[in-house]
Amino acid sequence: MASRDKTDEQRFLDAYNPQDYLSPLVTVDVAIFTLIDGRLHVLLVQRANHPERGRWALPGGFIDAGQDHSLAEAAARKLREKTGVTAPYLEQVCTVGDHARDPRGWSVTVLYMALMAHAPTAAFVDSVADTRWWPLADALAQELAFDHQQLLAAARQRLSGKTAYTVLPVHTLDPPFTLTQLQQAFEEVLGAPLEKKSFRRRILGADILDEVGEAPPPGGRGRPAALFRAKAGLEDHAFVRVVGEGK
Amino acid sequence: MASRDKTDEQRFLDAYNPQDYLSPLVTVDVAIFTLIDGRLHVLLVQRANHPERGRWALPGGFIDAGQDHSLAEAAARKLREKTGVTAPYLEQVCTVGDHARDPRGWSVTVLYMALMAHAPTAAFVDSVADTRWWPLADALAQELAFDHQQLLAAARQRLSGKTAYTVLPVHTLDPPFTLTQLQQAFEEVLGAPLEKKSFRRRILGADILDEVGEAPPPGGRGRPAALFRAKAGLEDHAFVRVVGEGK
DNA sequence: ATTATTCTTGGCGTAAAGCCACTAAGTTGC
DNA sequence: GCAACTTAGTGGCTTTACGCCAAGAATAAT
Repeated sequence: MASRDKTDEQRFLDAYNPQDYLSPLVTVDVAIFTLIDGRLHVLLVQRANHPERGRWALPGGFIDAGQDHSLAEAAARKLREKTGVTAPYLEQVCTVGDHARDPRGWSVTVLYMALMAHAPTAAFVDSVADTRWWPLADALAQELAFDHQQLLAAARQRLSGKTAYTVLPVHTLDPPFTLTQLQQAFEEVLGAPLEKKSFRRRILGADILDEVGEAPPPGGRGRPAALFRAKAGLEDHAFVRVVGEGK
Repeated sequence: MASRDKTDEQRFLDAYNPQDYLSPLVTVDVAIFTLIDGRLHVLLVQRANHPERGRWALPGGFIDAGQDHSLAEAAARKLREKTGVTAPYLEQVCTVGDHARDPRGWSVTVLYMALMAHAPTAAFVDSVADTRWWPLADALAQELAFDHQQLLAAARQRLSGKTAYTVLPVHTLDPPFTLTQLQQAFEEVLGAPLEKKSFRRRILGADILDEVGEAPPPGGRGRPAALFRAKAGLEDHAFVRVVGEGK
């Protein structure tokens, strides 16, 4: 009976042709954030083809069923193709899909958020004319392709939301870094100043950083600062309380 | 120039046929939770067709491009078709997609989580032979269709995770309800007892419930309990601290 | 009435954040 | 060399919100 059912199922699968059914288009889009001179930037690409030709958009594109084994891999591939970097941090944000967001038909996009440290010397991206790091405010202010404005806003919100109870912004820094640098990264992401003492207590008490020496503060003047490096697995750390709720 | 581009784009779209490209299959699955006699249950359906015939699965299915305007609507439709209820609470959990999860080919599913109050008198579902409310532990223990075991686990985790800093479990109760009932719902979802005083302080201090009278406690004996009803928009409320972290 | 049961509140301890000022250790300018 | 400046780090108190236990209040069963 079980084997009978098996051949049944085999017959069914042999006869099944996905192309007989009209499936929505499926894409992956990635909002890649980084800090440049302390300010939050996002990577956008200018579309060279229809539709929405000429508009800036989040890097992304169709799933390549031959090349990609999974959604996360597809996102990592898009990111790698645009930045030459293998995802330092990559997180799925949400999926939007409807009949109107793409003129080509019912389409679904899976949105990812990525964080990386900006490498000022790397020329991979800044040199390409149609791929640019945009200050976040400028990116959000302009009209992007499709519904990418909303996608970008959703990714941004996930970033600040999660920053309130994790250590997400470490991924925007190149190790080793100082606690002041880390705090400034938090403040830029949250858009609000944080208390120095509270911040340090919180981070150091969580035991998620390794101290790796000390160095003169960035800027040269002042007392030398302790240098830190993220411990493995710190993306899993969640504080029981949210930061930055004081007046 | 702009209009020239416009006709260009029109020509492109006219020539575009989605069926020329092989797109992944796209489905929506919903994990619907409720409390029956105080215990967490999930709604499963038994598959009548290949593949995975006979196995229990989360309710869901292909996007109907003609019928569904958006993903959320598709999820709401699946939910309505199975329960006769319009989503009291519906939240997107995550999206999984790869080449191996469905024998029919590269497939993507968008997972939603829903909460509802169980209506003991409603016969809509309990009567149908192949649709059943399963105690959550039993559902998780058995082998479900496709990767639905993992999907169910992900939805369950989202539920308990978010319960720690929101009031999600209110959606499993029929208003009006008592604070004790609400606390019991929390405890069942979290799988751990909570402190009565802390719980009440927290909930009442948040100003998200309206008191709507009082009634004898469920069970008849004892001091009457205040009855409450959820205020509009309470799904947005987030506490600054997680509950249930004491020893 | 007395007891059992359940809801409700008081009061204190504790964890972790907010706040602000002070100390520490360097660099720059005279 | 020494003051002035700059940045890093700490001390110590306040505030917030949860944990814990136990007392009080209102009702039904006996």
